[in-house]
Amino acid sequence: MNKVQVLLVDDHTLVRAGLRKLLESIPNVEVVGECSDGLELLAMAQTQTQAPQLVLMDIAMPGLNGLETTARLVKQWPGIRVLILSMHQNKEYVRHALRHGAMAYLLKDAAPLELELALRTVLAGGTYLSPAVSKGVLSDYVQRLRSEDLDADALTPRQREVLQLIAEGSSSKEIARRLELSVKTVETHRSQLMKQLGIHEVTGLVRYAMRVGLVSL
Amino acid sequence: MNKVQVLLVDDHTLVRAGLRKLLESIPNVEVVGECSDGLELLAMAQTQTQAPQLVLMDIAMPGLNGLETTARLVKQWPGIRVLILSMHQNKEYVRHALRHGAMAYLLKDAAPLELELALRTVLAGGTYLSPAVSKGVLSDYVQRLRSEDLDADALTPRQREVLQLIAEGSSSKEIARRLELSVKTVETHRSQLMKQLGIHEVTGLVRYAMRVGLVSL
DNA sequence: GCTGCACTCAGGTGTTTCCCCGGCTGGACT
DNA sequence: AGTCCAGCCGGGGAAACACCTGAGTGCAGC
Repeated sequence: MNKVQVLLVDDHTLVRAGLRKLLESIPNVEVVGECSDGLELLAMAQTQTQAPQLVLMDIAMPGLNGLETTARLVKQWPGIRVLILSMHQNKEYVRHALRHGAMAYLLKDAAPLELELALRTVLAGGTYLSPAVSKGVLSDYVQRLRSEDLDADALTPRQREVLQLIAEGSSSKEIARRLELSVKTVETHRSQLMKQLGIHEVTGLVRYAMRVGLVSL
Repeated sequence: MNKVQVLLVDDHTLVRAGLRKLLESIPNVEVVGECSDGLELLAMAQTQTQAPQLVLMDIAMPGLNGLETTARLVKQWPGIRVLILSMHQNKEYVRHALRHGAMAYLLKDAAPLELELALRTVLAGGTYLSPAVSKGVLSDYVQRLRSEDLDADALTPRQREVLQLIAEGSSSKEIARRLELSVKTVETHRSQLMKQLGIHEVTGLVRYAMRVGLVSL
């Protein structure tokens, strides 16, 4: 029965010690090493032959922070799972972490049981976000949907139709062909849209169309 | 002690009856009426003087479906909370429901306890999504973040810089001024970007920039 | 019947993109 | 020393766009 090998990265010795205790209290988990910052971890990664399955990493660290470290680490050890530990619910942090290959984002004030849950989820190939974090993501999503058609129905059906095609990348000529209209008509709608919305570049139209949900990423 | 007044909208009599039983088993909840479709509900809304606090509404209904009904209902009774009941996890449905003013989206195969939880959440002013649904939303979000910078770092720093300004709505001339470059240089970067990314309209560039997180909504 | 509005179309003008061609630098890697 | 590539700049031309004025249709509401 193989234990899960975990590496601990945090700049505070006491915190590391505490986390180690916590991890070791979970069955089938073995802490195989500790690092006090990102550079130390990367240096170790170069010499070490066998990678741990999982790295538990703090974000705030002197030298190389947890996010950058994660990005570099997953390039060296592609199979590795990184679990980010952070004090902040800051969405930007979460984004960066996920984009750079982290599989979990855990808040430091999470319940101890959450650590085990996150660990198991990640090992099973999943992604874990602390409830407070995912709640933020969700409410963001919901909120954006809500703020939408307040102004979205300021547009006429035809305008929405044209706007959508514009945002999807069609030229006026193409739109005219698809809607069986004169190019001039399409241009009129275009101008009308810009005037009404107070937006004077196509790019702005695209962003607007996305906000109101006319087109998706 | 006032009870929470709930209105039930579903086209299947038996389902309505079942839901009524379920709701009535929750303390402080009172079912004050039933409708078998959206039109009936809206008609009732016109005559009725006092609105219930909460409407539990099926999506699939003959005549006017639950989503359309919700949209119209919240216009008539602005303060009302609508809890959508649906068989589908379809993201589009969820979007529509939320955008049209629903405060909860509950799957029909949810646990009975979830109904009560959703109800309380909504009454407290919150939004409730069935776990399966919110999980979908979340994984979508995460997935999108992940797919990002795989190709995002295919661009040079200068290209990212120019792309960002383009996506934010600047013309080549403006970009040239802000980066202290010749207009021609900016145009070169522009073309280069389009060629490399295989995107041939500004709108596509904007969407791309959003996907990779260069600009936000 | 009149008004308002969405929708349609046109002519014209100046600006901006898009795409082709070319050349020149400096740093990095081999 | 040679090569690659990011970055810089220019000319020129076809297409698309932005902004303007003006105008005709049809439908809904007062």
